[in-house]
Amino acid sequence: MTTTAKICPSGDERVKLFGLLLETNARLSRNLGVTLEASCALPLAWFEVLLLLRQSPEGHLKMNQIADAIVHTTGGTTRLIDRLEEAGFVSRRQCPSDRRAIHVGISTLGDEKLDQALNVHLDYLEENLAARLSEGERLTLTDLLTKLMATKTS
Amino acid sequence: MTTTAKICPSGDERVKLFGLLLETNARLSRNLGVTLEASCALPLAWFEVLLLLRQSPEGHLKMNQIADAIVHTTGGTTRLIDRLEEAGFVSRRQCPSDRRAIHVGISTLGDEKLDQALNVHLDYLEENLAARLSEGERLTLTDLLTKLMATKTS
DNA sequence: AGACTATAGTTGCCTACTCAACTACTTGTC
DNA sequence: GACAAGTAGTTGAGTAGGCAACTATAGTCT
Repeated sequence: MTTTAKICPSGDERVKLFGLLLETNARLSRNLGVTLEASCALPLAWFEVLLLLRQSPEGHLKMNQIADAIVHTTGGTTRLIDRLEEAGFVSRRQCPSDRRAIHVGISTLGDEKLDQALNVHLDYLEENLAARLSEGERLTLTDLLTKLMATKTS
Repeated sequence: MTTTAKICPSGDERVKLFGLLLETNARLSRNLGVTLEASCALPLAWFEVLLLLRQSPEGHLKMNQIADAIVHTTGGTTRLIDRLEEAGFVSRRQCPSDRRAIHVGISTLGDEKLDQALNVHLDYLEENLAARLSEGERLTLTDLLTKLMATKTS
């Protein structure tokens, strides 16, 4: 009762898991993106950058750190930061110790925007994450994803 | 020793989990995309569609089903299928019961390409998924993600 | 010091997407 | 059976991001 050999791999448990991972993420980001856009006029990518900057211990990051964290190329990141800077949410400053590098810091305006967006985001998470996964499950998920990311080669 | 109030939400466990989810996925897709592109000259989006078509019970799907599954707009999907069709991997046919609808089916060429890509994908999964997560962990992860996607509102 | 390699960031060109407006068909209502 | 409302897919215009080539600075080796 085997369907032809080539059918098998597409039904593989790991293939399915991977597909699920892709889909989950696509839906979550799309949804959050739409929500943020609608309520704060803030593109998801902007939100990611602002959040990242706030979380950074020194309050600023270099272009390549941002690029890596949001998984964009440095070229794409340059343009993204251009737009954020033009909107007044971040600012570029020369890095004192390396003249090639640039420090991107969040501005007061960006800070306010982020607060606003975080409120929306928290509501969103409450509705879409906390409502579906218990705290234990969330911890497990965090753990599993962390393992998946190990070595960042993934 | 609280830093100002506004710092808190950005450190929220759920915010972090969400960020991790975004990042994990971005890295995984980017990596697989590069791998597939390099070894099969097959863009990730094309792979997704081909896989989807093979997994579909009737061997074909309507445009809007594809759009939904890969989380694109119907506009974007039209163009994506245009390219796949031009490459000879899929074909459009009139749906007999609804003259607005179109059935997209995989071609022989597409089938072969998919086999080739699946080999690469399986190696990739072996290296990046199976090596990091035990079977039990993979099952748990599948379970959690499924819960997250429940109702598809997520 | 001088030369070679590596790294940080920007830019031009291109592709793939979104959004909104459109056409064509279907379904429901009277 | 005709008209309104909804649904499937396509198209034009706009945008964000990738790639590869470039500039400028840093580090390394002799």
